[in-house]
Amino acid sequence: MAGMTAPLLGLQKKSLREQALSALRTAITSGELAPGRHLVETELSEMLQISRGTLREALRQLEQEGLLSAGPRGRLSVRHLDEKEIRDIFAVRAALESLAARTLCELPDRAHAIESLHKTIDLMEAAQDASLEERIESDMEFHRTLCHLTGNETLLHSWQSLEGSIRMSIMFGGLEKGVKNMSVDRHRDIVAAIETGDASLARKTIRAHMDTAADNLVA
Amino acid sequence: MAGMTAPLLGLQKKSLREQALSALRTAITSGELAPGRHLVETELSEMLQISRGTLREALRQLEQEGLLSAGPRGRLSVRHLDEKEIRDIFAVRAALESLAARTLCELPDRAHAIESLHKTIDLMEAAQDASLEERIESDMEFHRTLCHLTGNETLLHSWQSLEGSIRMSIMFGGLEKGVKNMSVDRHRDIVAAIETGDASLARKTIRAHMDTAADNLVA
DNA sequence: TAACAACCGAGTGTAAACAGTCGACTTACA
DNA sequence: TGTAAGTCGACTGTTTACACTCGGTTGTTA
Repeated sequence: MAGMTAPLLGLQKKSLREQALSALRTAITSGELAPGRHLVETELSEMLQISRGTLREALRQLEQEGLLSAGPRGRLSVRHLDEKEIRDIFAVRAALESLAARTLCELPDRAHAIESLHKTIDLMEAAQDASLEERIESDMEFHRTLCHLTGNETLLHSWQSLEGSIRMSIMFGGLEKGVKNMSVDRHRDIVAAIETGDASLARKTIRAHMDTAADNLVA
Repeated sequence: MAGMTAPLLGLQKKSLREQALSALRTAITSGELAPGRHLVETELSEMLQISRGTLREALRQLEQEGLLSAGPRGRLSVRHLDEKEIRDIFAVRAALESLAARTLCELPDRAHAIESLHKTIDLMEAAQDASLEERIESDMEFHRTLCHLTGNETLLHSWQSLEGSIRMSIMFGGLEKGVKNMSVDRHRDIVAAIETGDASLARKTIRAHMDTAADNLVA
């Protein structure tokens, strides 16, 4: 372990593949790897100090997540989002989170879930004066928790597959615009709607939240 | 090209990785690779006559699609679905296809879309006396088209990521039960609802269709 | 100078070899 | 006989080497 120097983009977790995966995901969603940029396997493998084979496994996963787009000869590039695509992404996101809200509404014992959600909002509130990145992070945490609490693994998985695209949308639209959607009040509204058990109301609240979020981003 | 014999599971398309991908997907969703079965990379690579590296890229993709589940030491096995998971999968599916229906409803010029959908239903009708597999295929084609016609690439992509799980659900519940959901009338109802432009009605129709489908499968 | 052919470099597709790890089985010892 | 140490085999994790294809460049010839 002595000679282990951290390669270019901060790795630290489990297998090299997983480390590369999160490093690349971060690099893309942070804009460090700009949209449209061509990815060259040999370059990346050298940057990350891993072999091409290992890298390629990570790239396949990122491709599946929609962060990369494949060109002619298997050439990969960072996906570029236009306004329509951002709206489309948020439309799918709204559909998934609406399902989450509806599912939670139908949960007979949802006190614990409500509590968990309030807790994540408290964290958002505490992060209100923190960096843009941290505020975005706490917002994503809330929405991920929303899906997680349903106990629907497929829903959570689908949402997480979209998470990278969501982050790209925020990056693309501008972090300043992105955080405008993250008012504590709006999130408390969502939880309140779930608390009433009114699935229709919860769905409308989520949809409204997502529509304005997309609007703000592409404005 | 002379010595090229088709390996165990029918390959034929583009890169070896893609060939392996669809071959494995078919093998899993057809039950040829039974749920819970442990996958050994060396075995599979020999079966498919490809190298482990290439195979692993395909496996990562299947893992992301939810067809494989990862055990302790990176051990992969074919995912096993219980009744709750099937219901969960169909709940997500319903959310996605509801969005599709709603999107089509809001399309000012949806005549072409309606026509395309009717055409796929005609194919379903024509396949009514064909094998179970073919009937399922034509049904999937309808629902994929539904998502495709929205022009929302993210929606289509999310649906396709779920497609494998849907097929597994049908396989798991039994093909006979699966085709019970594929009545031509129910599908015409969906299209009719879209044709009226009543998003709420379309959504309800889809949800009802999916709920009964899930009910039938786990019954 | 225009057209064409041979060449070369960049980059992906694919295969084969090497390394580490965990579990099972065996063996030695009290 | 029970238990602990040691060994072996089966896998996955990872790297290195090789093959192929395409696009551009250079050089040759009419």
